Amino acid sequence: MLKLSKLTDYATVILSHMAKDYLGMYASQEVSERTGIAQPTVSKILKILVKAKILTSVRGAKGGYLLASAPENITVAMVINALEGPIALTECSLSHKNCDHVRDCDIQGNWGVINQKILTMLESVTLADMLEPIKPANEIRISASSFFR
Amino acid sequence: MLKLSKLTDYATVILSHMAKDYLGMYASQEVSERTGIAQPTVSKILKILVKAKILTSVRGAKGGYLLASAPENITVAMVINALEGPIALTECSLSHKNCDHVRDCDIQGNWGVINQKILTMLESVTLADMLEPIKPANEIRISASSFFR
DNA sequence: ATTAAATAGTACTAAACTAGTCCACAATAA
DNA sequence: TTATTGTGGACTAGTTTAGTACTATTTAAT
Repeated sequence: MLKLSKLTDYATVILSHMAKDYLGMYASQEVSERTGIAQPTVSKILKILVKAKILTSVRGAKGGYLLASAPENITVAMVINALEGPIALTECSLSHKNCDHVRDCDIQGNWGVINQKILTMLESVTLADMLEPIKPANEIRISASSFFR
Repeated sequence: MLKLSKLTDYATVILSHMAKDYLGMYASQEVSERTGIAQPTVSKILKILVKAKILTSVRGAKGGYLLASAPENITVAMVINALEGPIALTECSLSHKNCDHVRDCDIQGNWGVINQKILTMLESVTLADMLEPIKPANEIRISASSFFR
């Protein structure tokens, strides 16, 4: 299905909530209430985002989380990378070492090219972009995608 | 990790093998030997590809599998779709119905746009492209991807 | 100092998914 | 008729994911 994990999906929801007032501080409790995502899950995601330096945290009472940089500087690729690790469609895109048993594989390089294109695309979309209402033109292109039922 | 399943990876290896002589017929046994992928696994993948109309099959002795169309007309998107189902990064890209518990989700539409871009890209790469040696220019761009360690 | 509020880190469980295998059945060439 | 090859479905072991729980640490407020 080539899909993102639920946690990554949640992370973008959480971050776009926080990006609305990106200088403000948010407690995990509040984020949970505002997004409808269970508190322990929100907490887990926030911790991961701190470790990835996408958020910074303040401990103690009145503590919370805030964006480590402006929404324009946080890319979708960064978020995916934080929650799922490196973006690599195939093992080969990451390292060319482990192809023991597949003998006539002429195609790893090309997977690498495809992978790189996706990466570039995901790096070009920022949190700020995610907040903007979608363009009508794009909306039309979406519904035109009938190939994948 | 945003990765394809192993089976999808195998499928592209198998198909690119078959694409070298795309009018020829290939028994699963032979494909297994030539690719180094275990026979039952090859067999499973070939069956799936037939169901997706990417291959056609001939039963009985001297039977086998052949490409249902020229390598130029078989896209990477078709192969992924066959093995993993619809390409949809988030649930929302597929259907906007199930977002019950996430209240302030302003971003599904934008996921749809991203998804569509990836889809368009994957639809533009054919089996024929996968067989061609990669361009040196692309090779350089791959190794330049240091962001995702 | 004490308490309450908040994050940090880690471990755990249940459910879902994936890879891989196997077997009984159907079709066809020789 | 027999050997060869695909068809369809079921099954298992292993891995991954989502979600939860618990303890420790930090800090503001009193």
